[in-house]
Amino acid sequence: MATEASEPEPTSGRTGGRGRRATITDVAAAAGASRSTTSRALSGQGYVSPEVRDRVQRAARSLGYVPDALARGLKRRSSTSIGVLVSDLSNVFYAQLAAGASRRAKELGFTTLLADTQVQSKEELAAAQAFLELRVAGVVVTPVSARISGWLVDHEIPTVELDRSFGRAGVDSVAVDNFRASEAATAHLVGLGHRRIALLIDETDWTTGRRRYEGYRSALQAAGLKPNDADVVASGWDATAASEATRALLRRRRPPTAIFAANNLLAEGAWRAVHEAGLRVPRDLSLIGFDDAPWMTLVQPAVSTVVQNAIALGEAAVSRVVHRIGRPTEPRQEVVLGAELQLRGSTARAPR
Amino acid sequence: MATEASEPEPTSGRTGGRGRRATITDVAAAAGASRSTTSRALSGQGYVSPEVRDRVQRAARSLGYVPDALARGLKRRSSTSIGVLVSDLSNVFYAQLAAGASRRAKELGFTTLLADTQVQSKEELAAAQAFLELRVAGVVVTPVSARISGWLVDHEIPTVELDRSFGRAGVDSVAVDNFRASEAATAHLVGLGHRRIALLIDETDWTTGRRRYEGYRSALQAAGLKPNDADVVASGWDATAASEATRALLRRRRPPTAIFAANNLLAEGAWRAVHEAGLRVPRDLSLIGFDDAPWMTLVQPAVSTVVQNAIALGEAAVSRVVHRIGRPTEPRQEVVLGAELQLRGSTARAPR
DNA sequence: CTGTTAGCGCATTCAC
DNA sequence: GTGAATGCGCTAACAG
Repeated sequence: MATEASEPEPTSGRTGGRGRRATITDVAAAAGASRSTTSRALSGQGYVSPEVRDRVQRAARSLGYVPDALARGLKRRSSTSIGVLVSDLSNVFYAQLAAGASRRAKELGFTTLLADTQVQSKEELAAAQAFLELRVAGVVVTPVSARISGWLVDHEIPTVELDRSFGRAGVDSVAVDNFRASEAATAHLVGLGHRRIALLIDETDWTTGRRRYEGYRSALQAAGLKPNDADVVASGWDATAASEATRALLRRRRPPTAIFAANNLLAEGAWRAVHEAGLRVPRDLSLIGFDDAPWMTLVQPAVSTVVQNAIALGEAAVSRVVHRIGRPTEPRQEVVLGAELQLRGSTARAPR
Repeated sequence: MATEASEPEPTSGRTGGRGRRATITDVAAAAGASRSTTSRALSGQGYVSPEVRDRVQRAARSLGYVPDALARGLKRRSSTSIGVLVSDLSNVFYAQLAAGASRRAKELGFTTLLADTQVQSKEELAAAQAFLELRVAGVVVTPVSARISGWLVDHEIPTVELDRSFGRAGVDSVAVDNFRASEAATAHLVGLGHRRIALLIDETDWTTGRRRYEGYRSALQAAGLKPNDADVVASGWDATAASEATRALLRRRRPPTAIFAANNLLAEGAWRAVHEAGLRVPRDLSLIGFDDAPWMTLVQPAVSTVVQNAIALGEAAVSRVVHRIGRPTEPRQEVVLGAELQLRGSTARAPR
């Protein structure tokens, strides 16, 4: 009975005798101390003699005591969990964001609540509400609705927008410089002599999509070319739709000589369509993507793309939101990470 | 003042006046009702007159009241969140599991707590502990340590093992039939005349890895071939290591004519090495994988593989754990989903 | 149908 | 150094 296991012994129904979990009161009784002393001994906050501390800890261990974070949070009026709202876990990019966020949260001593909003603003709001009810310490969100972050901030939840940013006051953001990255990708194509460059993009109205669109236009204009909106196809976050759009592009009388697919799913769709059409990349058509994904270096030729470090983005967002906690009035801060144009084999000089 | 906004008004410091959030007491006061009546009106549990209900709801809305799930859980001694522990969110397969789990949890009215254990048993235990402290209603885990599920069950947390199963009493499991799937993949290769078939696998000692290994052996034996453990390479969950292992395989005096890579990362590593070596698939070498991933249908030829529906697996796991809640004594149940051998172009008759 | 009372598990004054 | 008392926000008896 004197031995100390390194974990709560699992054998008997010790966790409170069928159904009831051990509470701090049980521990106190077992250790022959008061609840408050026990609390101090366990949390390390406040004075307690070494012997008592020892007795208490042993008792806790042998009872399989696990503190109740809900009760603690209720009492302390503080929380140690962070809500992370991502658009689509099935997409590598978002999965990596979540992985980075989760990792950093753990490093900082927080637990991650994750929700996949399936790119639906309704789901997004529902998840945010659930987080708020759970009294998370902060939220990281890749917003699909413009209103979500404001809603959170109005409820005094420290919030950071990740990947997309609607720029509301009080809401920090973490993203790459989409304008410049997009501009660089387009400029690369222009430099290779391409004149008809199609842009495949999810949408062109808000934040990230908007900036990539503007970067594209800027690069064209800088080269004295006239941007033509007929070359811009907004096909959402869907590889299948992107394939369809690409096929339509290729059927044109004067098809583009290069395609810039502004996210990984669109690049995937474009790649499939281009191959089905029997075109050779980059001889017949140049392709450049956005985001990195395993397949981009597995196919032949490898796909040139704008690489953003999704893990680092997720980490930065959590760091930022944790920094924000308790500093509600600090001015909005935009964290901009680098994105790198990674040239591989899928771009070449324009034909003819 | 009579209008009802469809959301809590964001404009003023209504959420409790700088710092203090509105509580049910505030709502009660504003509505001129008692706390219990207010509680009933808000939760829909118990009797309350329509007019009072209305008044309360209006008051709640205008105060931006959001119930505190922690306090409610404390009182009700129940929780509405589910913990999901996955090995590696960066891996499509696990990301899909998480996506499916998250989706189903939401459908069933639960919030998902997600943790990425980074395939480390230490992280896994820490995350499980955090979940327990948060008093989750149940846990879904892709266990890396054999002890984790037992630990959870000993703490009376309904638990289901996903993808891997250590088969402990009281722990349900959800997975595909790895033995049969692996056997089928290997048999396919054997049927094509291959005699030297290498198995690239994470490990061969436990559960999933073990069964895939056994399925492989079984198929060889059924064909009268003698399994040779020199053809079995355990290289963990790491594409780079798999590449290295594949290179070593190919350098042999009598290299294999086919490789069965028993998970998506290993298949990726093998593919890279095979291509670097200048080999043509499937003419020089047949390759078959496990798990599906976007790249497998993007490369040329597409990679034949055992497809498991990861989303469905995640969904099933959550359904199962929810079913378990409140039924601690029900016998252990194994849920086995189908896995399908998807033949694409990466396998062909053995050379010579 | 509504209000009063009590207590979930914990941390924190404040005496002793 | 330790313990008794109090209350976080909420819901569930139980009376009225």
